[in-house]
Amino acid sequence: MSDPARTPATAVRRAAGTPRRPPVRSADEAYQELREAIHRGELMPNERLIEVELAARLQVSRAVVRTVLVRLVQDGLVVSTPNRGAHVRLVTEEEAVEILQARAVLEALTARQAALHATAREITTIRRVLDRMTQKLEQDDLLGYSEGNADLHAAIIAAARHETAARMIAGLRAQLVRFQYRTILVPSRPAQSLGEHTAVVEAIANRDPDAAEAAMRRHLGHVESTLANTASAARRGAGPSDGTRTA
Amino acid sequence: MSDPARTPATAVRRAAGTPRRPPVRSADEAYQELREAIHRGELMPNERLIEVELAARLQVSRAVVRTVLVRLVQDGLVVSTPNRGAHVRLVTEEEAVEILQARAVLEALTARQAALHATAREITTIRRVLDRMTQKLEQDDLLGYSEGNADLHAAIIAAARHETAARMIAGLRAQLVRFQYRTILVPSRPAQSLGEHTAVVEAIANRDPDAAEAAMRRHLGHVESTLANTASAARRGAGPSDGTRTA
DNA sequence: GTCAACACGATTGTTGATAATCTAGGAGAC
DNA sequence: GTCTCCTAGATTATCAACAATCGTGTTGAC
Repeated sequence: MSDPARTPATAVRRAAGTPRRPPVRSADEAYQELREAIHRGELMPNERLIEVELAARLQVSRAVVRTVLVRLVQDGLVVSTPNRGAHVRLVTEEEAVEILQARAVLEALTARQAALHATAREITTIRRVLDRMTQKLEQDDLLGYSEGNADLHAAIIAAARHETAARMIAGLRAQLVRFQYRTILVPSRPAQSLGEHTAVVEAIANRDPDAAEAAMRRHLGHVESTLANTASAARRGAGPSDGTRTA
Repeated sequence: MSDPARTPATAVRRAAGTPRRPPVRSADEAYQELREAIHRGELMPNERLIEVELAARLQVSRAVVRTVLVRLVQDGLVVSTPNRGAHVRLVTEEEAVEILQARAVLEALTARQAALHATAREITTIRRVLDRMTQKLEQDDLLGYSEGNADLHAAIIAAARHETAARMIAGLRAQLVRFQYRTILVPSRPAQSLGEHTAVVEAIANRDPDAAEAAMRRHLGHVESTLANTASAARRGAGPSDGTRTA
């Protein structure tokens, strides 16, 4: 049944405990990898995704690439036309606004649920994250502030215990990573943003779901209008701004 | 490679514009078919989905089945554990409530957008659907009322011109078809429902986005509490109610 | 009698090859 | 010179076979 002295590919079997990079990538790893490659901008929008190239790049079979592409299509990061292959989806500014609007109502829902269901421990965590954001802002550490921003939203979502909303928000965020660093660069934004976040946290701590929801919607509504402004400004000015990466 | 004498490839003539249906089932058709099979309840929750069986049933290859399953997993209708296969996802009552909550805020967003962007023609259409629902209710035609209900929500979503929200709502609705006919069976529900719908339509016609959003949230909030009540009641009473199909 | 190790059957994951389809480039007619 | 038809290359979609993995039933020891 088994001829062990064949197929040199099997020589690189599982190295279970060793933390070295895996010689052959799994399907799920390939998915993560390609997803992050799109986020990093290594694959430009409207660029064709040729299956054999991706297979060589990710060191997996073409069937795996195909599976990964299906998942990315369902995520909205890739579009696929029959018999003509897949390409990276270009998220227009109008679409970014739509995504942000959808995110706003869903995150407002999580803020409401957090106000209803958060434990005392979770509220403490949320407060701590907010304090850290305040410090970062006083130090003019915009990058640190941005990270704290993401942490705060994540902490609120965790406290909400709303799997459905959490999953959808994650999917939406994945679609507009390219835009997420624009708003923070607007000079007056961070200070305003901190006030909005503080209102959300206070409402959650006070167990006031209506106020928490309203505060979160106000916050993301401001992000939306800021994005719309910078987008229309960027349209008049220079081209696409890929230089606003995080590192 | 090819013999230049006579190539049967010339028999292939392009039928560019004609949308002919292929005699063998394509991947996309198989996806639709399996999806509807789950909705019809032919595949029970927690039932294992064995690839070869599905391949035989849908008359496609196993590779196609695999692609279809990936899409269904991403849709949230199927869960897949590595090396252990896929099975139909069981949507618990708590999850149904979550889904309805998410749908509520998203549909409220579409109601708001519809109030902002709907054309006069679209408002006329929406009004007509509402009138038809009123008639159906006077005739005690609950099934017709339910269909009108779906039509009304669809018309509002179309008028909103919000692709992102529309896509997400469609995904959410697909996950709880099994629950959607429960609420209409509660005696006092339809009359109350009609009033809620009327409020939504009036707000849209009046170009009042805040009122439209609030009315839609009120409506779906009531659906949610009704569902929660019938769910807890059903838990005490009989088992799962699959007999409430649309026929 | 109970528990653990083992082997078998069933099912999934992967690979390579084959057929169907689309895009691009060139030959020929007008 | 330009347009149309056709051929060739490239790419996707599908299929059938192979390898790896998991669950289950059985055997054996204590």
